[in-house]
Amino acid sequence: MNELRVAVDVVIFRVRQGLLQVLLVKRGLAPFEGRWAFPGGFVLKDESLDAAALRELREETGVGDVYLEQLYTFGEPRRDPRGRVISVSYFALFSGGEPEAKAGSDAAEVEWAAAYKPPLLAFDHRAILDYALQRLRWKLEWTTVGFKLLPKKFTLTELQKVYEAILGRQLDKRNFRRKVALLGVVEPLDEHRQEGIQRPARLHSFSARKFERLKDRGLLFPF
Amino acid sequence: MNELRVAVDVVIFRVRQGLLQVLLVKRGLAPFEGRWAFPGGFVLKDESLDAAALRELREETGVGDVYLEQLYTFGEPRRDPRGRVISVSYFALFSGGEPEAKAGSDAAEVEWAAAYKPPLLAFDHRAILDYALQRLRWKLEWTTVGFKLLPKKFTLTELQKVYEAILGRQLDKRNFRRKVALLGVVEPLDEHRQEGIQRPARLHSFSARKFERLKDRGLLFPF
DNA sequence: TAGTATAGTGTTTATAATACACTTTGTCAA
DNA sequence: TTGACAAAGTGTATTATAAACACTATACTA
Repeated sequence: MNELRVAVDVVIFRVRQGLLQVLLVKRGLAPFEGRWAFPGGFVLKDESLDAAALRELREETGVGDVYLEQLYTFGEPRRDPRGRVISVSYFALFSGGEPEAKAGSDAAEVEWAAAYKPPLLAFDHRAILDYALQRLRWKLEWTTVGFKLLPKKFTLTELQKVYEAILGRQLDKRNFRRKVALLGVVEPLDEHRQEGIQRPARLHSFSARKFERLKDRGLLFPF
Repeated sequence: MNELRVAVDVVIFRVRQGLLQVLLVKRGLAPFEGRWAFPGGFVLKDESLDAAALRELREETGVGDVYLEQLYTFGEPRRDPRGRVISVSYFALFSGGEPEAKAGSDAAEVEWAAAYKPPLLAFDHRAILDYALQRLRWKLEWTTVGFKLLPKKFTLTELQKVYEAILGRQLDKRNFRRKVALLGVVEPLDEHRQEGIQRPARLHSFSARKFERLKDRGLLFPF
């Protein structure tokens, strides 16, 4: 066994019922047995960091097909009681497509927890969560990652709820819709969806075509 | 020797004569002997990543007292021909204070190169440089890191030259000064400095006091 | 066919960004 | 001493973007 090991930890978010959630796994082994932690594990010898993150996410939770990007590398000498472990953390977004996350191969307990009110976490995972939340808020306002938290077809109200859940404040419906339209990255479809007893909402899809131009001049999504 | 090692590499920038420069070290050993690379080296057993970055910077270049932040972790299995080496890269800014960077303890050749026209680099260091440049441009526009590239006392023209060197375009003097003043983070001093034969320029200093308020609402430095 | 609950839509005002040119001032040389 | 030099320093008008704000439309249900 090496004296210095490298692990990956994945912070994956979704929005459900207007609430921002994060996926946690209950630890079955010491240290921190019984506490919640992010899905993760050691990097294999011939595996890239991205591949390791994706593999761990699949193995422990059954979640695939997500947006994934590297977050930060946590390397304090005593962050893991078992010895020197450097953790490359990842940031992921679950599109809310149908396949629900569930216990993976090692049958650990898996749960979507309220990201802004998480339970007590193992290791330095609370610091990792805070950093991921910061990154999420930032990316939401300045890029189009918001769409990664929705299925291919969505209503504008659903999109607005994603923004509100993450930013933690209400947005004005008219201003929101005007800016989305101005950005030119959503296309209205000829389909509608009925949620309650009231008027059905038009479905939309994301189209990055026009966005390419915009990326040059900085980025944008100023809500 | 472990099969998996962790290194740090530091990309440190400065601005001289209106030119953005990056610090490079000429490799004295294989692999990539004779090529230029960033200062860096392996992380010690009981050392945090930040500490390792700072130590390597000092050892190889004599540069201390810099702004330092983690950039990205590069971990492709074959990025280093010697075996599996994961590199945690760092991003640093040199304030242009007087102590010139020079060869450090191991007497390697050290040089400030044009950041936008670097020589051929070792390993995947060109990719790291591109990423660091992106981060630098972004931070310059949205935070106050620009001031980290200047000594405590500076003229507004010097500050503007820092922005122009990094953004790669000319800025309007009046608009630039208005925005700096509006941000409220520079204080005019009762000192002047003469550069050529013409009217001397007033010196200014950076004051983060008022900036604290601003950080809440996002950040800002929109030039 | 009246009630319900969300969908959907414009205008006005305030703030921020951009474009643009002349006067000031300390030195140096004639 | 004074005129040339070269960068320092300063203001306004226009355009674009952001924010505040309230009513009508519609599909279903009872």
